[in-house]
Amino acid sequence: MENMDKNLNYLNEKQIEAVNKTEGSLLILAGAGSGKTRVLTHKIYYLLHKNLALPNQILAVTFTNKAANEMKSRVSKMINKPIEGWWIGTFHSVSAKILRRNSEYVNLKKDFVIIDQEDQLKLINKICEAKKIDKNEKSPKYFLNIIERYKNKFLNYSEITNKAKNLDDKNIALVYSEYEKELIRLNCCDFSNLILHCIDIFKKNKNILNQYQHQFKYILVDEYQDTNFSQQEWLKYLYSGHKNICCVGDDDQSIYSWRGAEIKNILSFKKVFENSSSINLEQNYRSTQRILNCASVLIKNNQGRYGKKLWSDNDYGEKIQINGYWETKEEAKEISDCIEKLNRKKISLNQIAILMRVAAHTRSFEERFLNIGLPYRIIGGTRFYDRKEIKDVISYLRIISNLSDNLALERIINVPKRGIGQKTLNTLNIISRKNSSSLFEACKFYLESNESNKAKNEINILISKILKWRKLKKELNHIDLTEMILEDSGYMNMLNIEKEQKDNFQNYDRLDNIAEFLNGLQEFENIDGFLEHVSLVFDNDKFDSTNKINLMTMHSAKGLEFDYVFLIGWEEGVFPSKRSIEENGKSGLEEERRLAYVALTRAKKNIFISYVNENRYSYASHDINTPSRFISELPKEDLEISNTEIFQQDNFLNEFSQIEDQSNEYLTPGKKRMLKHFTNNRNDDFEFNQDTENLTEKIFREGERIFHNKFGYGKIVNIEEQAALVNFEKAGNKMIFLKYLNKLV
DNA sequence: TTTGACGACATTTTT
DNA sequence: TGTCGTCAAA
Repeated sequence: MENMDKNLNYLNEKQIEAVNKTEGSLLILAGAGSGKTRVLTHKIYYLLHKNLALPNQILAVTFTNKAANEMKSRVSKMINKPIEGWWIGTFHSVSAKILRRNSEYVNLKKDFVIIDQEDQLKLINKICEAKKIDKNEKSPKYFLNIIERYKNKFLNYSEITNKAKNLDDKNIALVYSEYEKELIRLNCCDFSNLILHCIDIFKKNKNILNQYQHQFKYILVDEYQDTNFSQQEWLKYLYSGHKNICCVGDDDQSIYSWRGAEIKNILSFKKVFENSSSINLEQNYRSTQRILNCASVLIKNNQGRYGKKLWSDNDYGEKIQINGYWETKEEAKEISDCIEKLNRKKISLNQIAILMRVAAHTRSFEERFLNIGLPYRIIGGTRFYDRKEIKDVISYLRIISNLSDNLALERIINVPKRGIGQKTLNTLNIISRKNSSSLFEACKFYLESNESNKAKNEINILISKILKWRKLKKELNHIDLTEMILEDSGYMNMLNIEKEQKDNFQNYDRLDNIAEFLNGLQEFENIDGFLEHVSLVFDNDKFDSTNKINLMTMHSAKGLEFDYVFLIGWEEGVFPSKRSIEENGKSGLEEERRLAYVALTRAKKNIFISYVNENRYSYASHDINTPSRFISELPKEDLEISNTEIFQQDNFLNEFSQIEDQSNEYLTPGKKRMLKHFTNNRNDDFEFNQDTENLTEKIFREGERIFHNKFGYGKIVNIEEQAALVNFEKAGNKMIFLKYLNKLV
């Protein structure tokens, strides 16, 4: 008890109240940086400490694995024990766990595969083809979006089918129902169905429902504002046993409505869960008062808020900096300079983050950081498991563990190229549909047919190989098996040839990725465990505590905090995103504003906001970007605007036209570069080394130390006519064209 | 029938 | 930057 009290000392009054109230329904409205994770972890600790529950009687759901892991590690520290067999995870991973144990009630086998969006689209694409629905009029993506929307709202296809009146609705209902049937037939499950199937099981089988209701004495939910209607339904079933639930949320941080999140869930909390009360956490421990003030002033422009008032005891802090740049290269350069300055002041790179609206915008920063050798990490972004070569390997593993996995087979049937093209694939699909069998079975039927051609022979070889690997699965360990599949299928060979042919950067890291993949396999006992992990877990950021700058989207920054935060790309159209406003009007804009609120409140000490004149999306466009309206919504007295002439839009436009007719001799370096960018289309890198710029030819010597934009520093081993063999410090030996090498000053 | 090359094209956010 | 469709060659 002493220990507990000591722990509670670190909490404020409201937080203690929130921790102590364990029975009934509690909604905690927790503003940014008000210590909600702290409350949740203390609550778990409190429940255990007071012997109110055993570890497996607490269900804690979050939205990201990051949040779940954070919670686990904090609790584990408090109780001084590792966490095993606990029910702390994302909605999806907890659902998957329940579903694996009871899949037969929804006609899935135990080893069902969880598919991602790419597979979903492929499936819908095939359905459109089979049902002769014109894909040019309405794309598969369109259908998927609508289907997802229905699923998030807990509407199944039979309800849709009955209501469908016009042709469009009927098509949607048809695709939806075919899609669901196909998933079952292929023994697959998409993300939403993890939730929906669970509810289905609860409905169909009272025993199972009772068992879970009995087990989960206390339910804790993080980021409640991000739940959708189906997830709330899921919670209701599990809650109805002991009726103890505690949800933490912040309506101002709801940024996932495009994924079906309903802020309404917060508003209806009192109606849905009995005996409820609510607590507001409004003291912010994270940011300076100035940052809080900016964030509050900004978010006030939204209507329909609960209207919390965040306050803080922290210092008032430095002014927020607003910087305008001419092009993304300049932005990256200036920011990296600024980061180096901070770094010289002994600020750890881990405490610095660059947040962007669009994941792809990391590019200019990556280039720059590689250039000057600043270490960085990308959180989120293109996930490792989303890479083409990784998905290929996974598909090989999927088909051998589940022969009815058509999507996996279709992916690899002609990778590497075996001469089994579109035409043959169509024939196979027709056979499969006619016999209502899997694609794999269809291949066998095809082999029995009278046709004789090259494709048939190749299919024969592939089929027997798959069967062979399947047998070996029992004998070999999973890593050896994967290695042998990669060799035997010719996949490795394909990558090697590719590498030799295109000896440039395009495919330089495919092989590395495969190696990393094999390495990652070691953490798992078998392939099935690994496949589960791959589909559910989103972890680019392993225990990487080394000192690096953090790059990520504003969305993935939620829940994180940094001393210094750079917010880039604050341009109208980029942020707030043009599409978001076009598609959802005012509510779209308000969600963008909430995103800005989230971004601002990530910072502890200071914020640097920047915007760029150059159009980020196209290289040739002369479009002029204007600074984001969100900048003008911030309180002027808290800002330090470095480039006022650009900031005032009238001047901004005038200056630009002067540049275009090239009559102005007052050119700043930034403008010069921009002009150059427009007038000369050589994509040589003119930025790195001004001295070599005028030389028609760069002269290199063997043994010379050089720099390459992608691979970094290296030494020239051997020079040929136009290219050189370079030994890079990080990337090893590469053949590089001389024109891509940069001399060091 | 398959494959590679070429040009046009559009580019949010994620479990 | 990378993907998609089209076209001609193998």
